[in-house]
Amino acid sequence: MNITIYDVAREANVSMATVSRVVNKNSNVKPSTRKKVIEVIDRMGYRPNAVARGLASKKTTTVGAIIPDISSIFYSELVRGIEDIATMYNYNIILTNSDQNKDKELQLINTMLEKQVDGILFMGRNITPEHVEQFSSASVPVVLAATYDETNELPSINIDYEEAAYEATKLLIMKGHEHPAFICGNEHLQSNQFKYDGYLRALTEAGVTINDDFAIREGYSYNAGLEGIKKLLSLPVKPTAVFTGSDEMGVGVIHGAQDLGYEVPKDIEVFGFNNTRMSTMVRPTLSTVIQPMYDLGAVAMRLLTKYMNKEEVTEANVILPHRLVERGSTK
Amino acid sequence: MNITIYDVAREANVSMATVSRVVNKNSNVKPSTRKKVIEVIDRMGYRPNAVARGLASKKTTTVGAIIPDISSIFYSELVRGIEDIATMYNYNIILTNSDQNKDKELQLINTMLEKQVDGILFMGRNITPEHVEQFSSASVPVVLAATYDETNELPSINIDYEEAAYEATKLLIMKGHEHPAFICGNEHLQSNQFKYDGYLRALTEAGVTINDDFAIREGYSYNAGLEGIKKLLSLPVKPTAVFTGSDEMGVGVIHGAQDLGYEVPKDIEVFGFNNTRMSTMVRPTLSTVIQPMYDLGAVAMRLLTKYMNKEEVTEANVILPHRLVERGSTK
DNA sequence: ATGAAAGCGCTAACAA
DNA sequence: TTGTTAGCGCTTTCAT
Repeated sequence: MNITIYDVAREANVSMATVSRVVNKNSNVKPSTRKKVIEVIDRMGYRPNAVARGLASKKTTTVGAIIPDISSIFYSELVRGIEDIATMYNYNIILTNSDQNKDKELQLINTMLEKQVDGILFMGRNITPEHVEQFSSASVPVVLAATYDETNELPSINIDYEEAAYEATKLLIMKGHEHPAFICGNEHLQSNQFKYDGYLRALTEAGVTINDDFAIREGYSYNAGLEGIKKLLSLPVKPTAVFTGSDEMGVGVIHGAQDLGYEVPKDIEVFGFNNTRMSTMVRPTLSTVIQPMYDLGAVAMRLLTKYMNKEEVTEANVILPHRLVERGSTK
Repeated sequence: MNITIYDVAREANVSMATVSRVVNKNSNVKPSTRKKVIEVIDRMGYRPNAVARGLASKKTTTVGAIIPDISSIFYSELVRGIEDIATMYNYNIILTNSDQNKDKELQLINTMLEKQVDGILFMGRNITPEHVEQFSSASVPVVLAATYDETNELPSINIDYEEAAYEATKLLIMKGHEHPAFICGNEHLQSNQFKYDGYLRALTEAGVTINDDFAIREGYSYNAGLEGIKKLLSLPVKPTAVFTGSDEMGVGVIHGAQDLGYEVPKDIEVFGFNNTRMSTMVRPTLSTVIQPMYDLGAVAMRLLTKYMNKEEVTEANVILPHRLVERGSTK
């Protein structure tokens, strides 16, 4: 049997209420009794039972994080941001992978709620009314990170993907490429759609006639980049620059082009997205859009603490800044 | 106020014990009452409170995972293995980062225990008697993954690092390199020490006189590889092959050599470790030791479930197989 | 400053 | 098959 608060109380000749007070650093305890109680706690090796505490106080100091896939370089960095801030505010994280599966997401939200988390951090492809309904079946605060909310009802942290893609494409155009190509996942992920929108806006603004063959909208991995560029370079009219939706695809494009005997950036310039560590671990190094992944997580967690403490929140939908870095894959 | 088991019982005209039975799929319930109760549960949207359940049953169906750093490609893959098996057995994971800091590790174990986890998965540099003491201050099972236990008391999942390093080095020697070089983190991480031991064994077995300049034993990142190879190639006698302790360092070595005008594998052959996704995302692709990261996590979690269910365990210290893959960075 | 006592929502004997 | 009841270990009024 474990030591309980009751054992400590008996041993210290005080009531359990007093022990509870010293454990919770309540100031209404005479210094001498506090000292005595602490001494007994240390001696007996008393460890408060957080479950009992949670039941009595209705606070568990744990928050649920639902993410698509922790093994992705993007989300693991983001989760690190979440974790660090959570630790800072004394929360623990229950982490679950959804694989972007809606049913799984809905079910995970339910599990989190059963476990009485104090708040939920959600990352996924996009929020539907069903998600919102599931969230509101309990009254815990929810914050979205890097996730699009078509219902526009939930607090969120994002960057402006459309604008970032616009800027990257425009940069390529200004470097003299009349019609950069585009390789990115499809519109099922809202951020991909935003990227495509930004890409199109830059093209349109430059008065270019859109060539649909130049937009490859499927896949998301290194291989998608590898194959995408091969497809593009087998076209009768070949692109001279490619903007990709992720660094991984960007690296794939660089290698795919090199495998075909092209030189980067001489024959073809490449621009990535995210600024993952990988972007500097390739030759030439990859120019890319800096997306502050760690900060996305950290700010989301910070925002969640505000809601959990019922602090006032001035801005519920935060857009974090992005910026472009030019490296070896562009001239 | 939330719906409780009591509300459901009243509404369904049964006792809370009966509701508890249907929720827990106890078979001692007449089908008709079961049906009635389920109907009420659905109608009222009853959601069992896992915290109360945990207090009463002394089981939380959550396990704690302590890892060095979730943003590392190695651990995030491993955690994915843990997560998948945990989900399969209906457990949730509380994830925390220790940054290999011993005090933090000890404190995290304590937090996990306070939260009454049913088991702990620990990953770290190495286990000391203090760790063991902290673990045994409660009676929850612990399993180590990819972690060395000098006390040799805890169940663990590992691969044979010494043997793997031996094989990789030997392969390089057999390819005609008299004295391959070695770049790897230092002995503070036990697996690094094992790698070094294996490297030395292959060298010794081949009757080579050890050249200490050829073993760089610091750092762990891409940059360490980059700088390590530059140092090696500035030596009066230069190595013609390098074995590194991680793929990231291996890729760094490839790029560092290329930056200096050397060709891989013509002038210098490179062998990595881990078989992370990165090893195929470089030109030439990296030959490496396949370490089954996902499996390390999955098997560790599976083993933990056995301990938690008090099933019999035949082998508490599991060594998973490794193997070498040759790719473009070796001839 | 301290204590008594009533829950928190559930499980698990034990009875019936 | 079902119900009664006593906790699980703690927080939190309310008294004192």
